[in-house]
Amino acid sequence: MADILPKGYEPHDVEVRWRTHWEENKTFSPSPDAPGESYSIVIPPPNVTGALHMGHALNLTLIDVLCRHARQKGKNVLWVPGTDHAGIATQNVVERVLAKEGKKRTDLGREAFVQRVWQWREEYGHRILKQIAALGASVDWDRLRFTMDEGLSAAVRKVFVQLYNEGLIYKGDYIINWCSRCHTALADDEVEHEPSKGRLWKARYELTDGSGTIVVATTRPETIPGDTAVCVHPEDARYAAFIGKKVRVPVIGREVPVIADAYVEREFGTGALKVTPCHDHNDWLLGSRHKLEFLQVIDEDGIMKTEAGPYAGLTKQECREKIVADMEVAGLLEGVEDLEHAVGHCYRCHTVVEPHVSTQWFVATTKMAPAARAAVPAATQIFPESWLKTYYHWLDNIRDWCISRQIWWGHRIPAWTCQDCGRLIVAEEAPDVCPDCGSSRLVQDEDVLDTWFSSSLWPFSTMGWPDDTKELSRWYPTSVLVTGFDILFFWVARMIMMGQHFMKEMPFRHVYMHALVRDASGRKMSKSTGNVIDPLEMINKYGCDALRFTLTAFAAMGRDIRLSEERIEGYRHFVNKLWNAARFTLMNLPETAPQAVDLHTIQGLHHQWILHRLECVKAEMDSALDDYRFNDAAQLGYKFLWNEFCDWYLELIKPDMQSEDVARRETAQYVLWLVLRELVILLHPIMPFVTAEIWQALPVAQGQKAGDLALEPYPAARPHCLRPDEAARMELIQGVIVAVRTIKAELGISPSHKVSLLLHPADAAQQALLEENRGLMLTLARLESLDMGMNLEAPKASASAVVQGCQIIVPLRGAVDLAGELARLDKEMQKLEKDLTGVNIKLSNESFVSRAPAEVVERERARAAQLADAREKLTALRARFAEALAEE
RNA sequence: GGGCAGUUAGCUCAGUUGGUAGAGCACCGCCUUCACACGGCGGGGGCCACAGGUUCAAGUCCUGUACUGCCCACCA
Repeated sequence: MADILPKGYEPHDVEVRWRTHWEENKTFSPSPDAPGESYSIVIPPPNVTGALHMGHALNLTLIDVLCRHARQKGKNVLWVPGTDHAGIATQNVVERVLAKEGKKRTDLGREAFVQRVWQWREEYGHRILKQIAALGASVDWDRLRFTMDEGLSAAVRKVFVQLYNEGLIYKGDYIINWCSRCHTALADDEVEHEPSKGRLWKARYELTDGSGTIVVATTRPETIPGDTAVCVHPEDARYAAFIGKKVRVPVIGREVPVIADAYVEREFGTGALKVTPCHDHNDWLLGSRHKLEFLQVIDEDGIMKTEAGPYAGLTKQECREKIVADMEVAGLLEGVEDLEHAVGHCYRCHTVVEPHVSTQWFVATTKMAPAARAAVPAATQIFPESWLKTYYHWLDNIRDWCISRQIWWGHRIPAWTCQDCGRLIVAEEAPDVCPDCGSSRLVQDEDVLDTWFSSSLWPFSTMGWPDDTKELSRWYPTSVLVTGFDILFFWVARMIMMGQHFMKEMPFRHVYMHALVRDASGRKMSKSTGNVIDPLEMINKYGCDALRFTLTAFAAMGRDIRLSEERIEGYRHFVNKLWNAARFTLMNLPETAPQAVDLHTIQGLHHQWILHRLECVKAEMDSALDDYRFNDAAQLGYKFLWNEFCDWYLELIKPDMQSEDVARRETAQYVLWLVLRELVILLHPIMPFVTAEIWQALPVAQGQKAGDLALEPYPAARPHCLRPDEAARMELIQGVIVAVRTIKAELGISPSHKVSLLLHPADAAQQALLEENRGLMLTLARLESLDMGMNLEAPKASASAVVQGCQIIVPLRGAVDLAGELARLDKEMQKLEKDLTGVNIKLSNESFVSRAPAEVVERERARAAQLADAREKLTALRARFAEALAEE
């Protein structure tokens, strides 16, 4: 007998051992020269500052399932790991650390601060990597990358310079989103709009010619000093006479024109709009369209500038209060009402974002969008498809991408300005002198690039671009990008643009967008709400495989995941079930692998059945993973292991294992060994640790050593094992067993109490089948005796059932509740009657019989016949039983 | 305002081309059966949100309604 595993699966030691084994053996570091079709995935790089959360856990699990499966299929698999420097997020974290020391970043100065961030990264950057490893991710640690490492930084500079030279990067004064807390510009999609309660003030703008007033509605009175026009709809009769005239800005007194633009919504507010081009995105457009004056009155710290006249020096909030009060005194305030409207917040620190005009760098994504649009789904497919529309919509409405950030942590923009002649130099390396005037007084641009700029190069920069590396030719483009839909725009769309532009090829063939992980009541998990389920804690409590299986089983396409701890606990039971199935197997196998049996000629319905089922599951699981139907794959494994292999097969072979007949025992041992082996391979991508451990314990041929399951190929198909007819016959045996069990349970007979069973088969063929498999029924139904025949003399006082036309008769002896059996039969017959009526209605429907496919009609006819037969037999059995009752 | 999902057993969710409604957990019985009580066996529980339509046949396809959630958006 082989080594016996511990009774309960204890994940921790097993996980540590295998993780170490895989790392030390570089099992997942592929050679570009190795054979096999290329398969590659780049990790969505987590923030260096980050800690692993459930979103990562889901993402990494799914990618790992794909990678391990691809390896099994003989592909040459590269999974590139790495982290993102996460500009604003990381800078904020380190600033908070400094704040605890009572310092600000400006106290340190730029260089010292950046040093400090690097130092911080040295200390804490490993945490997230360890956590990725803890999840069992089969990444190639030799190819670990960081968005700010030397190679990637060089790639960033090269891309920047080339795009600049091609006119796809430009610098200019535009209105952007400004976070006064982070003190930087933000891209459009870094602003989160949230409904907030605000107020709508109505201010009077008097016409300079005294011919009247226009009342204007605003939510931001503090911008009044920056007004350079009032705008109405060109067809609005109320204001037609005012167009072209001038009005006086309240309190300020400055004269501004009344202009007309169809953009104005006549129904909203008063139908008149004040235009502040420097402090509102729409007004910026209006200002450009109508060539208005651009007057900036709020600075980047949220303080009113000198241009704000009497309000200079006040904060935005102070200015708002004062200007409202002043208008009231001046009688220029018409009213105030409450208003619910969307206000933009910084996605990193949640401060209200201020539209702000400043000099920034932009990528002309408006020019790159059409190609990115056209390539999907032609060159790259998105799963689930429903995201396609969203992708198109975003590209169709895209604006140029503001890439400069006024922070210190990140890739510094490779642009220098000559202090003497003003020449702007954009170059990959710092120039020594100005090419125009020869001056060496060159000053580099203070800004750094948006984090997503370097992320957008990730699929090729991690593989060594711009160098012509083996990795690039072997593994670019990548096979699939797996990520949450929340970064479709931030990341996926931009990677597509950059990949197309620089590699002339899409960066991935497929995009699989998975759901967001939410808590049990559907809320987004977040630290502040305190509803976070920590993956590492779950791994500690239930084991990594249980967590991974849970996430895989939940990952149905296009749906959010509501995770609860109970569910993980539930799947821990599944892991344990597998473990114990393996223990049973080991207890019943010899030291070395059992002698092979010819599966073409193998006898024994139960063997034929389980081999048949195994073939089905192999094929189905394979195609489920090919289609990214992760939940189906998990479900298939679950059901096969538990409901077929454990519940039936292991029970069915117990008598074989006790048998004196050596051939019979050895056949069972071989099939058992083979099915468990392959099942363990199938489950390995989802549950790598427990399966690797079991694999290693399974006996192998004399003189051989158990290998590493991670290197084991997917089991080849065995078409000759597909035996649908035998599998169907198995259902009769199972039906008989279940019927006896049900009778026992419902009549209060102890399951372990052995009863006699009489079978009255439907025909001779059935009788032969039953006779052949009497052993199976004897054990699983726990029978004392089993008699069968067409002319059996059954005692009247018997419980009965009908399965596939076979009458099942269990003579009742002793203190059995006879009335209970009558009730049970009645219930059974009621159900039969209901089904039969349903089928008959269908069959008596002329158009069904004539229009439905013949095979469907045939199936219904057969079913009707069977139901009628069962009813007839049960009626007779019930009548006999009633007689017995009466005789009592 | 536009777009996209979801609405199936008490709870969380499956349900691949339309063809007899499923799982896990929870619940109710019975069981110390020699792999597993993280277990076994059996059972109860559903007008598949609502209203129409297509079809011999609809949880599944179409239209509309309601509610929930998400994304996008330049109504101040």
